[in-house]
Amino acid sequence: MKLITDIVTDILTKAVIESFGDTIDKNEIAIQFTKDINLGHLQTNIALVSSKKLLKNPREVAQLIIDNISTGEVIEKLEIAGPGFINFYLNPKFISLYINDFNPSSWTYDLDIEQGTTVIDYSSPNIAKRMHIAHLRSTIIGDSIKRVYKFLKRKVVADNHLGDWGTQFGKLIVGYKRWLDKDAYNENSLEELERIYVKFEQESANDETLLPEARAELKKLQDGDEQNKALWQDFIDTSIKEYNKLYKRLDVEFDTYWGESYYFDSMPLVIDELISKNIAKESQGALIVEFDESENLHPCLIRKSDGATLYATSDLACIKKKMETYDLNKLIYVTDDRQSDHFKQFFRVSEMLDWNVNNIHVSFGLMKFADAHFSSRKGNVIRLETLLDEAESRALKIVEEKNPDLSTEEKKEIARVVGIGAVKYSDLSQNRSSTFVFDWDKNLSFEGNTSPYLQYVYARIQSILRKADFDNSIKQDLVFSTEIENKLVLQLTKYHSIILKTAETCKPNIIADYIYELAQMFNTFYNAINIIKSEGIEKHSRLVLINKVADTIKSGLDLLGIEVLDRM
RNA sequence: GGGUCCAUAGCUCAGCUGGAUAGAGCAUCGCCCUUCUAAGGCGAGGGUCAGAGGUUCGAAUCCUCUUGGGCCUACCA
Repeated sequence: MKLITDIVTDILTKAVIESFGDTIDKNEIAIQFTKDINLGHLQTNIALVSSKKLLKNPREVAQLIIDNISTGEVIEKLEIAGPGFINFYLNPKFISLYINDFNPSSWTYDLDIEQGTTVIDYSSPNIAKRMHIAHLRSTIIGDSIKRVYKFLKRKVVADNHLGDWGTQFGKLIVGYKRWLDKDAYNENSLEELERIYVKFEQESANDETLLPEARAELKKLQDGDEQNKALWQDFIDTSIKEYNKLYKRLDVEFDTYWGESYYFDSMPLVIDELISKNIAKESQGALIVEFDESENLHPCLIRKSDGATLYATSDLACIKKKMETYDLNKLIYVTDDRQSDHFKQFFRVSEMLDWNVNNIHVSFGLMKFADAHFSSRKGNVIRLETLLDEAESRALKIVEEKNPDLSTEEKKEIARVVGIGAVKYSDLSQNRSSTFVFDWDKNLSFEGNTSPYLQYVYARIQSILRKADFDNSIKQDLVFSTEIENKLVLQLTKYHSIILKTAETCKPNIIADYIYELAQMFNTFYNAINIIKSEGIEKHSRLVLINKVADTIKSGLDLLGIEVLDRM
């Protein structure tokens, strides 16, 4: 099976070679979908790009290429347009066959076979803190990338790189020993741990002895002190238990929960390697790696002057461990963009060590309120659980308005799917590099460009298919006569290219944009033409078409981690 | 100071590896449920793509500078 763009590119390439031999670089030959169906299905600008080299005007070049393309099975007609674009109109017969065979949810192309394993590191909350809405981005962007990779049949491992080895443990242990309320801890351990952490931050502002004390407790922990280690393990166990409740609601799953501590044993090995390869050196008592001035990077701190290790050390150890564990090709880290420099630093160090791995930082803009940043220290955070509860309860209210006759059970299920979907979609539909301004009404909206809109289209189509007694197994030629149907068809043919592009860029909003456009087109179609009242081949074609539209919406939403409903 | 990301409609944002007339949602105004689910559709108004240069047949997109923001700036992660 081949992508439509590849089929047409092959035809074009052959014609270009016949016309101009190897004067034109094959890599320059590209096909793209047109913006407007009145300009054909696909277009190329090859004549414009190469006219200078050929010393001919672009329209003349286009004509020479067209002369070597025979119309028929695939191409119905060709046109030269504007300054020298070549527009391709696909043969309706070819489209009919293509749509009949089109299965959005399966990837049957033998291109893009990435060798080796990709590990995606995402979510990665800090132990002993409840997750708040800022954790949402990493969690669902990472999950979506994982789904896209799986779709493309790549080997992928989802890793939750828990923050279980930072300075917060020094602070927590101090807080635990000084201020812990045992009853509160038994009742709601994470909430109590959060309380003593916040208390530590407040107290240490006035008490200068607290911070050194926390550092000392951390050191004791890192040196294997029994009591501190037991406390630490307890913090981790309770935390993971709580996180898993939220992951389940979000339908997010991990293959491994390798926190920073998992790499503890590898860290000295990394340090040895850095020293023996003369990459790291001592500076002011610490061990650092310096970079060339042109890199515009600060030195990477490997070991502190007190001997303790740092973030970069554990991240390097993490790469090492993963190279040992997997046939590793790529590591994807999904974190906010404040950490960009840190990633550049240890990626560079990994290169200096000649480690053969493709490190990618998938960064995203911070989530904030219109007028303030979130900060657990300030205490102005919205907990993830609160957000999900609110989403479901708002959705339930609307289901009760729109569909009072459904059973309580079904209404609850619809509210769950719609509510969680709305939360995820409002995030994933935005380009991840933008700062995300959180607003209750905007993020929990159920109208316009939202997941409920898409789910609604899906449910509408299911309703039509039920009423029309659509039989999916009947195969006959399809005929699409109206412009809107042809737009829908063209949109469907783009789907698998869109997924490939999403994988290349790690930008789930590309899929979101695409399905939204598809859904909009369907609604236009739906309002203009009564499908059930159509007849004969026209009716069958339309039912096949909307069935494929529904499957595509379902598949696309699935890649965003969003469910669909047969009724809502 | 250095680095980095950003600036698109009243608001929130797509579009950015250069392509034809810059899009959507919200908000505002008008219309469409005796018709397959109105969480919908159709239409209207709304733009110096921050500004100035440059590259190009072609620039919101690439380069340079300016202005205004966010973030980072070795012993946190």
